[in-house]
Amino acid sequence: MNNLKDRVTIYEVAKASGVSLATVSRVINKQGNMTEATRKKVEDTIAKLGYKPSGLAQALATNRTTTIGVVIPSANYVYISSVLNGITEVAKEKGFNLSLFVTSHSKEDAVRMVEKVITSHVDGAIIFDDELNEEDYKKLNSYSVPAIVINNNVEGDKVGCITFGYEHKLAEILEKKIKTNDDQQYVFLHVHNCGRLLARTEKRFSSVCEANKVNYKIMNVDDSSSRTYHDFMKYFETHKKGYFVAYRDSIAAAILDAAIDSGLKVPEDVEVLSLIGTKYAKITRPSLSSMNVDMQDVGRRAMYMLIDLNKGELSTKTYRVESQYKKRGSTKE
Amino acid sequence: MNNLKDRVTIYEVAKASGVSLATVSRVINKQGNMTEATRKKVEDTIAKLGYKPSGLAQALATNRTTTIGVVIPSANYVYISSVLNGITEVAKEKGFNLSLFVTSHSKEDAVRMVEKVITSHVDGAIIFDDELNEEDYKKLNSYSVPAIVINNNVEGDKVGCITFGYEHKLAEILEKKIKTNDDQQYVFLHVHNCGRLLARTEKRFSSVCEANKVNYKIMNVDDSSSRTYHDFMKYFETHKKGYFVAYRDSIAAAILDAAIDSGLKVPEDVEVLSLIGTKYAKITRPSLSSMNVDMQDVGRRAMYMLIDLNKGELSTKTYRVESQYKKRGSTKE
DNA sequence: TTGTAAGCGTTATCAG
DNA sequence: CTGATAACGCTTACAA
Repeated sequence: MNNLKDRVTIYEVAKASGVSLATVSRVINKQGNMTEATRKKVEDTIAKLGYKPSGLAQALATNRTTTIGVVIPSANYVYISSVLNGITEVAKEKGFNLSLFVTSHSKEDAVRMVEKVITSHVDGAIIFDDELNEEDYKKLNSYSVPAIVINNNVEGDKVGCITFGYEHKLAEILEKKIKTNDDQQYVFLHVHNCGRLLARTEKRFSSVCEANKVNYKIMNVDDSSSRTYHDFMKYFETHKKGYFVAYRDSIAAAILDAAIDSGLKVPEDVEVLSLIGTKYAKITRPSLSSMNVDMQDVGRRAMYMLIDLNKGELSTKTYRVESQYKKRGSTKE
Repeated sequence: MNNLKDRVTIYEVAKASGVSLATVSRVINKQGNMTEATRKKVEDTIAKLGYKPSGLAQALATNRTTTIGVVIPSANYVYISSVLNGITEVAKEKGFNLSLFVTSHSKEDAVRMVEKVITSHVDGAIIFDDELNEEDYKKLNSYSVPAIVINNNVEGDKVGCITFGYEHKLAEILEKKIKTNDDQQYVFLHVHNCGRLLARTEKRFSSVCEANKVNYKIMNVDDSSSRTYHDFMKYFETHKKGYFVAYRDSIAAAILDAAIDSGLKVPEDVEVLSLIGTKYAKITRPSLSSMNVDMQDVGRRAMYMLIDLNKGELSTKTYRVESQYKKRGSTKE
């Protein structure tokens, strides 16, 4: 792996153009005044030698990496990719590099990734992970790495956050639905180990159902659409109706398709609501009613907040995004 | 942004535990022999002071970053996220960090990102981008950064690649279809600026159609499913059939849905084939026939190849993945 | 087993 | 306008 042996250094550039290190450094940083002649001379030899400054050495000397650490549970979900995409957009615009740390939904990994973020010397971190708790963020802080936490309500000296409001909207939708006196069975699809967002929403679901004394249940499903599809093909052999709340499109779609493929009518018999809607909510028939948060915008905003935080200019450290309900074909209301 | 001022250094650890820098270094690298006593002493003060080695300084001293640079066109497509996910999986397993560089489908950006990869001092790069050409990879090589290129057939001293075979399979499918003598109009959906993969496939599509003298055309569509849906709702007012080849699921789904919402029968009147199938091909009704490559596996394999390449143990530098045709409900054959 | 000191490739502070 | 030279935080021969 010793593949950097023959890197051209600033020293060689200096020698080749007959100036000192310092001068070359000034040229590549476009700072200080110098003769047009020497600048030209240096720039030419830089081009000739194909010199590229070592980001490592620069970072060490300046104590600044212009790198942001991004912690996510996985790259494999559309809503997470959207956040990531928003982050990359602003990062590019503002000239930051990105270091990616994936926790695979495991607490142990998450903690290890936080350690890595610290040793990575990043200028800041954006953390979109459900496993970490306040203590972990504080730790980041104690190593002076400013952070924006997505989907967890924490604030600190150098910690800001962006939270989503799904619960409130869900309660609203449910209550409206319940008021129709439609004799439905309300079902929340529980996915094991899928984080706080889902847990919070589930809790709210239960409390609304209980408060209104309606028939409800929590069902465990696998976090795989094809598995869920098969499970529900079986389920619909004996159950002919239900109002199902699923946490993302592909799970919701699996139920929708299973219902239809079992000869049930959607939304007349079976209704399905997708919690975290993406563009894929629109491609099913009927299309999926869903709750929407513009995740790409969340990513963008996280970056902007982080930059402000670093400058000490972040006045409001908590930003809350309320989800929008998009009623489509999979629900009556 | 000077947020690393008060970082605890190895020097402070050394002083606090009454040993030299070298000893502390040995402890954190678990190398060399030493008294159990001194090791314990050092480890204790490391814990007490909350010392974390600076990855930067380590990298500079060892000339090794244990970081892999990943270049992708965007984080916003499912098939790209899948590759990314495969990469992260192996990276974690093998202890590599990831630096992410997004080119936004622009040649200019792509070149800039390659520069960044070089200055980043990464131990290797995985490049999944359609804009770059052989010359750009050579450049990476000349800076001694080994690379695995996805979706472009290049080989070099320290360059390996993984290529996909869509064209061949598509030709096979088309020819089989054409042999049925079904009087279809064959339509390839051209998306502007969507890279070599699509261009190659389109070319093959045309040549097969021409060779068999069938009625075909290339249509421009927008790389947005809702836009495409609207365009095709209009299109199907005057066109009542067609065999459509779209390059990814959401575009294919848009056409499928537009056909159905226009009262046409799929696959009787309209047939749709999705080139780069993902799990979302299964959620439409009818489900989308698609060509599949396990993108996550491609990501994993790229990492393994890169690791081997670095060790000089990569015997076969080109790996080709043939796509599988999954016939589902959106096509007759 | 442990310490000393010379790098790693930059930046930045001084003088000149 | 330019050149020495001391950091930056760590690794690693080489000595002791």
